[in-house]
Amino acid sequence: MIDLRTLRDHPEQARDAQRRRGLSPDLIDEILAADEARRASIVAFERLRAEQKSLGVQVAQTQGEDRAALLASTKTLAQRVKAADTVQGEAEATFYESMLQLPNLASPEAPAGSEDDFVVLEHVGEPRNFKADGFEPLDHVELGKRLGAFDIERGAKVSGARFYYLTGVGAMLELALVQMAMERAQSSGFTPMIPPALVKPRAMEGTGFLGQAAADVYHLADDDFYLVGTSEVPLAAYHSDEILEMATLPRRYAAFSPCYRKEAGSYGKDTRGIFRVHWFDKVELFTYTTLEESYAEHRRLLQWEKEWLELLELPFRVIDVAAGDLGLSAARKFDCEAWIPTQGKYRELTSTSNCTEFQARRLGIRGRFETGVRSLATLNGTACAMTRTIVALLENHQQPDGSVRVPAVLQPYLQGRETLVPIA
RNA sequence: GGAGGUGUCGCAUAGUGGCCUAGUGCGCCCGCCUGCUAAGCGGGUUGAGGGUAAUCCCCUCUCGCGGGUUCAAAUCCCGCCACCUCCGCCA
Repeated sequence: MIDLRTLRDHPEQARDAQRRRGLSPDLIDEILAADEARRASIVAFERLRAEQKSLGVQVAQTQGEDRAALLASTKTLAQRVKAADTVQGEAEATFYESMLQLPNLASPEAPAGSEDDFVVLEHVGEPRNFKADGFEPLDHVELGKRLGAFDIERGAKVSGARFYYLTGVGAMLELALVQMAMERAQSSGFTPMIPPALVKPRAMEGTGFLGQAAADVYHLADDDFYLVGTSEVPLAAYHSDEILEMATLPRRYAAFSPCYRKEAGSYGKDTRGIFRVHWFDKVELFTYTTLEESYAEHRRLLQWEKEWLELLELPFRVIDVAAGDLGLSAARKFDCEAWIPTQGKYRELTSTSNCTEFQARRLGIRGRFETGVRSLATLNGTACAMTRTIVALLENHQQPDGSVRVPAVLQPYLQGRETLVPIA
């Protein structure tokens, strides 16, 4: 949710932000009208309620016939109060509903346009030249098969398309990545967390995943639980309806959790292997801070992610995601895309968003400062998404004999192994 | 899943239909007093929203949440949620 004051005072700015996302600016005017109606209904209700209260005091202090007369007049007043209350409730609901539809104001610095209008900020590392190395790279599916790292056929048998088992060295590789990411996050000041992956509607709504992204979300209708697509959800909701003391900011968390995504609308895309799946595990970084600090924090999260990919010795590029591809809650987003040799493309491995005050407003996350209580800002960033990282590691570090080199930093987490070798 | 109990201001408690604009104690903040500290004295201390451009002022809402009864609800009724105790089940 964005700041109402900003919306009232600078509607043109909000309309522009909508256009930059490729959305209609009409919603802004709809919201402003709903806000007018809401405030009028509040004034009407409060006036009647004050009248009712003072009459009530008189009733309590009066006896006999006078009291009976007062009761009669106050009775009709009660009906008017009730009617005004209903009107107000409806006006608030209409207003809130329209507010919920409005995405965060895209940062003026975010490139305008849709998915393809991103701006490449930099390249780190060079895509490997397999010709020079004298062999054709195998894709991760073939490599995984030879290493016994995962089992896609049985994943499909048991759970369906886009499911898999990590097996043997694949399972160990995930645990190694989790352990390494968590340790690194902790030493960078993030508190390790293992949050619930099933959440109530409030958490999902508050983080902005029930808007345009709702089609991608698994819902347990019997119990009204949602399966989270990222631990950003339980981490953001962690401090919902809380007021955090200024001295305790920023608060940084790193969570390991499974992620569930329907991947609706991606039929036929990335169907091979474990690149795009309905479930994967991820370590996610999350920060609560002030709006003023959020911009610097966003850069810090990006820096953390870049260093992570460098430690894994993966070539990648950093993109500044276009306004139309930000999702509901982000004002700005940077993705790190690793080079995938057999696809000949850079593909998203990490993503970091500054949600400014958008999620915090919806979830009632505030801070107490000298100047009073106000909304905080929330940011999130991928520390390590397991399946995609495994894909990138296998493909980039493969050797002619089908073995895979383990980056030095990861070796201590894999019993010191320097290479992963094909099973017999 | 079943039975019972509890839910009031940061904490502890009072309040069982209207003088509740929720009292008191502790803690905390400001001031006074005071060699220093403590004590003592005085004042303040939930959050949201509206009137307003406003940190002043006024008003409304807020006693776990949502409904209902009533002229009037912290208080009575219903539903839900959380926590505690016990039973069942389970990793």
